[in-house]
Amino acid sequence: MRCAAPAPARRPPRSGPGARSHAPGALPGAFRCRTRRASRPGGDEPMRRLSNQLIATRREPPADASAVSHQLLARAGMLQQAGAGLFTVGPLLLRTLQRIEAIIRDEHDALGCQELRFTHLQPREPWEASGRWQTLTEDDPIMLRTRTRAGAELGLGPTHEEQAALFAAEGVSSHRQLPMVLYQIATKFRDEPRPRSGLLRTKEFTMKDAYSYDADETSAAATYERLAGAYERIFARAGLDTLRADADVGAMGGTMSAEFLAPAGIGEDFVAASDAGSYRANTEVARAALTAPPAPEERPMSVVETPGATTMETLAPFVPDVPAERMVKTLLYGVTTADGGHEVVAALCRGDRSIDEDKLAKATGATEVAMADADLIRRATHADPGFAGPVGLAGDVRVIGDHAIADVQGFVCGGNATDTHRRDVWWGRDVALPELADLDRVADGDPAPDGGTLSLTRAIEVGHVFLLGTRYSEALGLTAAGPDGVERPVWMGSYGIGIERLAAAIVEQHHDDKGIVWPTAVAPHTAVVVTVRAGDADQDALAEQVTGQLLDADVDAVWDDRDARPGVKFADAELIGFPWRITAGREAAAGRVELTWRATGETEVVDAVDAVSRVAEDARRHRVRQSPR
RNA sequence: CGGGACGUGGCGCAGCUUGGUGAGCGCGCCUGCUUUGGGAGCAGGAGGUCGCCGGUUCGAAUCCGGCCGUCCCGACCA
Repeated sequence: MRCAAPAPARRPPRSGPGARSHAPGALPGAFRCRTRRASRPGGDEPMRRLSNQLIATRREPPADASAVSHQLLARAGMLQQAGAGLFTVGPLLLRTLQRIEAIIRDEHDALGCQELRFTHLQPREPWEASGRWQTLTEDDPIMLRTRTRAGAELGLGPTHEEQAALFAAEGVSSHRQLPMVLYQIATKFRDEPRPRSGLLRTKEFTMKDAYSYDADETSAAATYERLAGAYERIFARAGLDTLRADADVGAMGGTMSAEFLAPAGIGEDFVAASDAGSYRANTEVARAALTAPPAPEERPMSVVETPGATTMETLAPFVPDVPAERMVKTLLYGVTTADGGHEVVAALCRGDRSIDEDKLAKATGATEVAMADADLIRRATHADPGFAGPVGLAGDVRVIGDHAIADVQGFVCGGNATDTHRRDVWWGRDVALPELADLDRVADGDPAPDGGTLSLTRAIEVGHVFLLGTRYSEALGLTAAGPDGVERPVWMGSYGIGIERLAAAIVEQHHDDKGIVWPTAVAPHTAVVVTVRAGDADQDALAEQVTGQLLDADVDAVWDDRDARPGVKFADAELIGFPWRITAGREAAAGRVELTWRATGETEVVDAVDAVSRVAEDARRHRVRQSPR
């Protein structure tokens, strides 16, 4: 059966930023015509109707969805779990991902970056050359592997620095070809030990990864900044609130790194941000600005009897003239090193501070740190727990202190004998200043380096930029001749954005008790036109007209012509989160519709033409080249 | 990988402690009639190897063992 359709009229060719590159493939008539269908008035495309689409909303989320974003996306039918950390992206969610990708392309292309595509399957050899095969397959086996029938080993790309260096090595020979940025938007595979929170942490995900190439460090730093600037614009355009923060360079190796963190209750990271505005860092690397306590008059070191004083609070009365800033805490840890060995580490910090175990692990090169148990403490300190100090520790204990302890003199510390402490201890005079590192755990209210006060916020990492230096270019032979004719390794940078995670973060930030509230720029459709009562001639005619006008105005609109009760259609529209709802109801015969803004629920009754122009104006502000339509 | 929990029609759950009585409830789905501005009502109907394998038993969704899968909390990342 074929549906009656007006004779196709030629649409004028389109041009400009919103141009459509092709008409969507039409489905076989029998399928498409499941319900009534009309072609676009004056157009040659089938009208987009929800009655022709799979809308699989449900009241309840699947039992194993705990993250709000996972629950809502699943309830909206935009998502289906295929396995642990594996998700099928439904048609509506795919549109959102494509919009995000369009914004990313737009910002990258504006900087002159070039898009390309690396292979997913990568031979072992380049990974060997960069020294990462062992790291990524054994130490932290995040790379999935396979073998060809001939026996060649392949890794399923978790990232592409090696390939990026190799690709450029073939074409780049002179500094005159630089700076240059290549990027791709493609699937990454990571054998995550523990997928989590729906789309926030998966084994397979889409990533935009970019690689920058510069002749020297100065130029590389400038490129890095330009990309970081693009990242801020990308997230802002996508409607996501993010903070740029100093970050850990981590396993990637490099010299500078920043993360883009989207504040959200479910985030796995904490940003320490200063209220003075110029300092922001992931707590993994954040530093509080600690002022050195004034040194007291120099006196010889002495022992104080401190029965039962195993905590700062109980110790204070025994040394009433010494503030906590002038004490040195000694905490003992059992540490497992990368090679599988074990050592005992004494971590020192100021009495008023505490140790960040992540920082300690990093500083000691440990894969695991655990507070020492009582037996271990007795062996290391010859005392009961609570009386450890740097003076007279067992010889096999590695001592490492936070930077701040170097500024403390004439301090109080544990006596390494039960019920005793030492006071008036001076570095250099009574005990050698140990190895120093950043071990300090920052907390809400700490003084910030820029003079403000730090506060901690939970956040989702949606982007990460690294200035890599020459590690990969040296390993893989990527060099460029300088103006002096001498070949030098190219400076590289690496820049990633997790696409699905970004979408999930947007949902985490933009939802209410009814469902998702997509920002216009990334909504699967900008507007839904709802007929209150399918089959009502006035409503159908008006809805069809309005939908057509919206499409003609380059607004991504869809008509909910399903023969369902209005409550169902309203609830679905709110759950899926279309920014605008245009309702053709009681006043349809008079050419008036209700215009509802999803974010606030605000509704006005307006003439249909006014509704169209209002929505078109919002769409125009958020339009991106190459957006899906 | 350590710790905790779960697996019963498409989805959410009860039943299991104390083995046996027609495997049940809500949502969804199908048919018919009525209804039509906030997830309709009535009537009828379809749909389940109770994750898998093995054991105990006259008899197992239920007890025991193993395996698989999934989620949550901890060590990692976009």
